[in-house]
Amino acid sequence: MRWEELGDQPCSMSRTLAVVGDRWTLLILRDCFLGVRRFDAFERRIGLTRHLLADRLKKLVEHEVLVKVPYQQKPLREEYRLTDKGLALHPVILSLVSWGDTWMADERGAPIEHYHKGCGQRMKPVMVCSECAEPVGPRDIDARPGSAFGEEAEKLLAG
Amino acid sequence: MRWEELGDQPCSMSRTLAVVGDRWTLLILRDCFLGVRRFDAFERRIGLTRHLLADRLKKLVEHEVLVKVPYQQKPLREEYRLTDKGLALHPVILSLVSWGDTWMADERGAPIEHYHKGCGQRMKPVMVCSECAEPVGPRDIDARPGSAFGEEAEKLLAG
DNA sequence: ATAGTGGGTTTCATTTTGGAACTTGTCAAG
DNA sequence: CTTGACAAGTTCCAAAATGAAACCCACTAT
Repeated sequence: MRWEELGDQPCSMSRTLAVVGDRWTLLILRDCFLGVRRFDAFERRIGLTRHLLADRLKKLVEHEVLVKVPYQQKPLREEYRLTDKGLALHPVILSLVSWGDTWMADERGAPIEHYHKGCGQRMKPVMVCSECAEPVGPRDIDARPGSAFGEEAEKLLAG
Repeated sequence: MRWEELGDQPCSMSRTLAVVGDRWTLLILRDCFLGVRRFDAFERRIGLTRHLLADRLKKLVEHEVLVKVPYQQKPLREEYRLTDKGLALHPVILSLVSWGDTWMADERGAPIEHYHKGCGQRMKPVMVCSECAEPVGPRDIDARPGSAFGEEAEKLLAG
């Protein structure tokens, strides 16, 4: 299967990965959430080639995860900002960072510490159920094919 | 920057992506959480080449995200199972799927619906603060360099 | 004896990346 | 008025990763 075909799969994960399933794309998004907005800032911070950076930013704009907003005329300069669709990726970034903090840290601990502005404490993100607010683990979820997907989705669940 | 250098960065996100930041790897993990364990099952379901599947599984085993467990002798056959480190990736998978459900669905809605076994209701995962249990959004978090990282991490936060 | 299954490895053409230099429009300094 | 710098790319080419298909090995079932 090729990269472009991924987005056509009847699977939300494949469709998401068709947009952000790339190491550079996710690093770009991490920086977006830290407030980075300009081409050369991404380049310096992430250390990827201009070539790929231009390509990834273009794709993110096409998928409406980022928007280009002019910040000066003469010469025209534009910066990249997260859209609502992009902001909604926050849990993805947070869960990736959190896993790294726990499982990939060296003896010095986490490189960056996260404090919750609401309560002021150092926090870790926790996944809970939208309905009952209890934490959800791998065994707590029952996955069923969506009603509008017949055998197409059954296949996705058949081991 | 090359793929292997990613894991040496003083950033939890980079380190996580060095392990799972690959479209195939994440699709393999999605299937692991759905109970898939065997080489040929991954191959059929995901549609990637045996070549890459073997490579990605090997890397996941090296990083202790999966373990090989024999399920028969004569001839020896082994299956791949999530370790605790692997199970801890559940929030990552869940948040990717959830984003796809919301932002990449077609007119038929989500391909797979998730029900919380605890309360029986159809649910979405929500990220909350481990300390005060309030939902956390992009603006609710204050990122500070870890105490053991001096200027190395300051750089990561400087726009 | 032949075919099938599970879990790979090898080979080779095609794509994708990485690295570095080049472009365009504009300002500011000498 | 020439030179340099900055921001945001684009172009070119060699090196690395990927995709497709064939091959291999140890068994089992027909």
